[in-house]
This record gives sequence, structure tokens and C-alpha cells, in this order.
Amino acid sequence: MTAQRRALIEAIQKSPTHLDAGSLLERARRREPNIDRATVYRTIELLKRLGLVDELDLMHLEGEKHFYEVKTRTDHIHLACFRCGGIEEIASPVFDLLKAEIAQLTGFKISVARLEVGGICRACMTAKPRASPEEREEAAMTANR
Amino acid sequence: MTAQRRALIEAIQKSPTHLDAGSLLERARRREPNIDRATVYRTIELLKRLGLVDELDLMHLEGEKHFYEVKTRTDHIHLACFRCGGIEEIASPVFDLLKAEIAQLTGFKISVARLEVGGICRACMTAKPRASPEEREEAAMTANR
DNA sequence: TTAAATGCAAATCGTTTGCATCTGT
DNA sequence: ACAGATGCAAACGATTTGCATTTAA
Repeated sequence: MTAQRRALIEAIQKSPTHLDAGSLLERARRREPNIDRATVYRTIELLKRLGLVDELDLMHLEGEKHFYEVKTRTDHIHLACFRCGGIEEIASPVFDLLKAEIAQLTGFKISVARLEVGGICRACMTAKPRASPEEREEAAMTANR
Repeated sequence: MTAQRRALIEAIQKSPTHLDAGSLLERARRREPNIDRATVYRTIELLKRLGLVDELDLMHLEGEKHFYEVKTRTDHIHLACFRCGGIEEIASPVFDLLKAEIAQLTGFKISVARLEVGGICRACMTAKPRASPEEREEAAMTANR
């Protein structure tokens, strides 16, 4: 247990949003100025292996970065808005039910279940009231990336 | 509609397995030898935008590649085995129910829903009968990447 | 004819690695 | 003391880009 690891773990825990390796490094440096990129990646790898953090893609809204969060008891779903880039989280008993069904049906011993949804959030949907239905449709289509 | 695009679309459609950009290029070249990487990526981007193909990560089992499949009417779940690398697919009414619930609860207009599960498949679970429960636990843990 | 698609090569981005040095236990 | 963790710099793999050229409609 080194000072660098402590700084990184604290950075992940404290952040209200999902951080990628780069911003994780930046935050950790406030505490431990000499910490290096490589250490960040190695520590993330470790925490993943220990099952302490989950890795997310968040629909690749900003390039191919990965994002990290502390693993909670109940899995939650991540909703990414293609228009505003916002991320929402939601948990549902139906999700747990689904995982149980999958395990039962396929015999899989599930260790990670990642559900990521992309679309247009309520706020963006109601905003731009001038937009015609055609424009909305177009935007939704184009957003599908 | 160019010859290159035709070759790529055919390559995606014909493949029984999920292909990444590299193998997609390779397959398409059998038909159109002069096709370039850049064209592959540009065409994939187009097909994604048009909602014709879905992009998958398959739990990053082999690096950070992305995999592609033609978008089907009913979404399915991808199960990746950390031990043998195999991919299984499964659809479930519960999955559709969950998506409906998410949309209803959050007001999201969902355009993509990607559920990827990582774990140990039934075959790998039953294999290695000599493995102690501890070893299984350890393997499952380590596999969590 | 001409806007759009392509090939090529170089660039970019996130991530990983080899290796010499340092540090926690 | 010494296994393991770190920093540094270089390497890497997947993907993207600028630009001159070709092609489908």
C-alpha cells in the first residue's frame, strides 16, 4: 500500500462523476505530484482484478477512453445522452432478475454485467421545442454512434 | 454505393462470428483487393449512423478492438467467457421489459442498448473437474478484467 | 460534371512495456 | 534485505486525419 495507490483510490472514491485514466491522474496528482501515468494504469488494473472498481465505456461518447467507478453491491445501468453527453444511472430489480435468468439459462457464472444505453435524455428531448418531429428523428439517427 | 462498401457489407453479413475492423478488412479484400483501412473505418461509422450495425466491445477480451454485427430486430445479450474467450448470445423478453422500464422511468429515448456479460461459461465451469472450489473462485476473480 | 468516396501516409489517442531505481514491510 | 511498486521514455495497437486522386450518379 503506497502513497500513490492511496491517492488514486481516494480520487476514484471522491469523484461524483465517472473519471477516465487521464483525469484520475490529474486528481491524484493534487495529492501526490509525482505520480505517473503508468502507475495509474497499473493500479486500475489491480483494482479491477480485486473486484473493487468497474470499468465503463459510457458509449464512447468522448473517444475510446474508459471510465471507472467503485463497484457497488447492486449493479446499475448507465444511460448516455448522445446530445448533451450527460450520464444517468439507474438500478432496477428487473436488471437483477435478468441476470439471474441469464445465469440460469446459460449456466454462466457471471462476474460482470455491464448494461449501457445510448439515446436522448428527457431534458434534451423536451428542449428545442421548435424542432419538428423530422428534425428529432434525424438527430436521434445521427446520434447513434 | 461503391464496390468497397458492397464488399464490406457482405463481409459483415456473411460472417457467423463477430468481426473487428482488421478482420473485416481482410475479408473484404478477398473481393476488393485494394480496399484500405480508412475506408473500413469510414464505412463502419456510416453503417453505425444509419443504424444498420451495432458495435460491441465483447468485454475487451482481446485488447481494445471493437466488433460489429448487423443490427437485428430484437436486441440480444452477449456473454463473454473470460476463460475460453467464447462468445454466446441470448435474447430475453425480460431484456425488452427492462428497456421499456428504463425508458418509462427516465424519459430516455433509447437508440442503443448494449448488455455485455463477463464470466465463466458452463463448459469451462464443468471442465477441470479437479479444480478445487478455491481455485475456481480464484480464477473467477482473476478473470474479472 | 461534380459532390462524395477512396487510398495513402502521417498523425493521434489511449494504453502498455522494459528497465533502472526506489520503497514498504 | 528484497519482493514488489514506481517513474521515465519508448513502443504499441486501434483508429482518425489531411490531402491529392478517383469514381458513382
